[in-house]
Amino acid sequence: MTPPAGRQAGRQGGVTLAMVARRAGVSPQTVSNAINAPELLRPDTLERVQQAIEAMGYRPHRAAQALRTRSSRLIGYGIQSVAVDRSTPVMDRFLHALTQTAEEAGHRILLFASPTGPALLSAYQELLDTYSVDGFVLSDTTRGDPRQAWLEKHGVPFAAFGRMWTGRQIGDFVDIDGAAGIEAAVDHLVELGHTRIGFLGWPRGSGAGDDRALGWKRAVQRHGLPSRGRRAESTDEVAHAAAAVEPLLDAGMTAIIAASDTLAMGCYRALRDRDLSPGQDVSVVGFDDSPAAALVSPGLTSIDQPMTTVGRECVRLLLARVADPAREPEHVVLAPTLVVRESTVTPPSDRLTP
Amino acid sequence: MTPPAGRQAGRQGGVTLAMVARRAGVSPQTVSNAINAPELLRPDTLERVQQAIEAMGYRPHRAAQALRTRSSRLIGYGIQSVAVDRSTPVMDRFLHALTQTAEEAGHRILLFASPTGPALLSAYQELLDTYSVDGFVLSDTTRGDPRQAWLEKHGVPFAAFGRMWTGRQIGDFVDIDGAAGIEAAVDHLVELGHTRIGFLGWPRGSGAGDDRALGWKRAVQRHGLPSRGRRAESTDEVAHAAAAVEPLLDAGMTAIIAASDTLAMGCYRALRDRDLSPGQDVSVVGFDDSPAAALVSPGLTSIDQPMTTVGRECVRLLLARVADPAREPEHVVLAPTLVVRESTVTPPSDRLTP
DNA sequence: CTCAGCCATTGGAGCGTTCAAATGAATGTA
DNA sequence: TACATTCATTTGAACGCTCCAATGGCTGAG
Repeated sequence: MTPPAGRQAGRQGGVTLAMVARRAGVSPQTVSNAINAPELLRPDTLERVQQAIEAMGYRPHRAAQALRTRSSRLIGYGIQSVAVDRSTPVMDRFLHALTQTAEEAGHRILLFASPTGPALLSAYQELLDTYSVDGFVLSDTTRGDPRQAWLEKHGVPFAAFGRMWTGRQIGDFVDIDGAAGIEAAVDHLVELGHTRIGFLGWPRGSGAGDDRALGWKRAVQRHGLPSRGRRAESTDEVAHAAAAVEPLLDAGMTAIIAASDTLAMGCYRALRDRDLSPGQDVSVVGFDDSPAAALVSPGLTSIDQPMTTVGRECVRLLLARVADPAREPEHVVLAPTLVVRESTVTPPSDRLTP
Repeated sequence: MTPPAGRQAGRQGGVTLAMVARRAGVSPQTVSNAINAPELLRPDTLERVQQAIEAMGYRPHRAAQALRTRSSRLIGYGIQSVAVDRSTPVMDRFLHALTQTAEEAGHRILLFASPTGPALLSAYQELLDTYSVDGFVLSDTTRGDPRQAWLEKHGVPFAAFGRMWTGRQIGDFVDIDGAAGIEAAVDHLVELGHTRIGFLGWPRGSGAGDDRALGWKRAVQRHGLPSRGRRAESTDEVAHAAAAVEPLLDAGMTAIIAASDTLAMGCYRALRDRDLSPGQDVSVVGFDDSPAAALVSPGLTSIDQPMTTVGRECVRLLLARVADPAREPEHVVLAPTLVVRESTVTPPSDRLTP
């Protein structure tokens, strides 16, 4: 395994197809075929060409390929301009999976700052025009997000992380079954002996948030537990959450399921303000399994979203569509898993007194 | 402000230089000049060409430009293959700043999975060969990191986030004055009345970690406070940190400064295990100002690294070097800022009893 | 022995841009 | 009037690759 000889790593350098062809004693086109359609070559020719490629450390020049084929093997991904802190803590895992998977398929991720407002779509337009990206991965999709419709209308392949919560589905998407995650949390709490389980969610209107609330409602009803008036709402800030959870605590809930880890931290705060201990006095469950969940004490039981799988699937769906624009849209819904830590225990009343 | 007419957003489409030229009644080269060297054109011609460009929604095709000029206006950034959780929580701000700043300068960020081990450098090589990236931004630099030397040797522009802690500096870098941040934390604690301030750091050997420890030592000595034997070490895990901080608590420290927020969370845990309250009984300071710092209760006083500025500066340094490969290396060291929350208060002994 | 049919390989053109050099018009100078 | 000088613009080629159509050698059928 010696490093390719005759290869200058420097800025200009450039072993071209033609150079390899000369060395292998074939035409440039044959070298091209050796790479893109090896089955066309006679075995011995293929062998000879491959050796020349190896020996010279040849690598096709993407710009030239892109110019000719109009495909850059680039996948565009727009990161939010203003940090929407909602699910940020786990997005790096997503981005990493995107990069990794794309790479394994010979593609790369091109980042751009996804603007807000009217400039949004023109940013996608620009990437198509200038970099001829093969497609896009969307995330942080919102209700009434204009991107899917625009991309479909223009025949641009894309895969979204997040289903459309309104109207018909457009295109391929990967999403997480938030409702199922919350249901699993309710089951876990019921198993521990809880019968008064409250839910602290986001204000109505966000697709994912409403889905999580629905999961809670379904599960408590399935267990024959009270659900009316046991739901609080708060934006994603600790202080607001702490205030919003008050009525639930007043109502004697022994466990709170929050729609995010941030909201769960609000529960922690509210409990401490009442001189109660999270876990010990009232069980708490979060959502996201962000790094903070493992850090706090008591460790926060939380619902882990399989972000790595989500990223991988997004790339898979996207590349499948690039390969076959006419294929049926594919929807992947993944189940999250409950990560149990110290914040969920048997309710005080069930415990044996020492 | 009507949208450009005659422009098909679709996949194939493509207003070319030649089309614009025909419409404006000039040669393609003149259109090229209108964009790249407008001072060469007569004002009236320039005006005419610009109108044609605008009207047709023309955008230069990067692949063609790259083929001709050998510059893709792409900046490579390798994200860690295995998540090094050390500073991950704040890296998204860095990446965002990178993207934003690059974009303002007409460049884009190309992601790749930075491998570990021997394959590391060949990944950089590949990006040069195939995508002809203009340069790289490095992060998570380690002691004896081979990348800087390799890139310099091959004349590839780069800017690193993190100085080299060993041997001579190679190339441009941006870094954070960790020692100064810790010193500010010590000053803050002294001002509150603390005299026994311990330090919980990482094992010796990491450049940034040792720098932070040095800042603590310098500051406590400057204030004439004891420093011997008041330093604990731990890898970046909560459980380890909780164990490592024990001797400091046994020694009667009234405040602990940790080299990371994760370590600080370990302090929280150790304190709670002793039925003590963070802040109330022992003040705690973290480093990073990760999202978790604001979430926990009591809120963790932490040292905020100006990641947005770091990212912006990295791009600035890189592009300056691309423009002038011969310029003197530039080093930017930024001061972090202390974000005071509820975890740092006057020590118990100084407080008036109710 | 000829020729259709097949296979592996080659030649030529062109993707959209910019570089280097050439053109032609307008101006200034002898 | 002739000729050098400047300026604005054009011409032709080339970057590295792949598409498309064409070539020539070989096989087997008539």
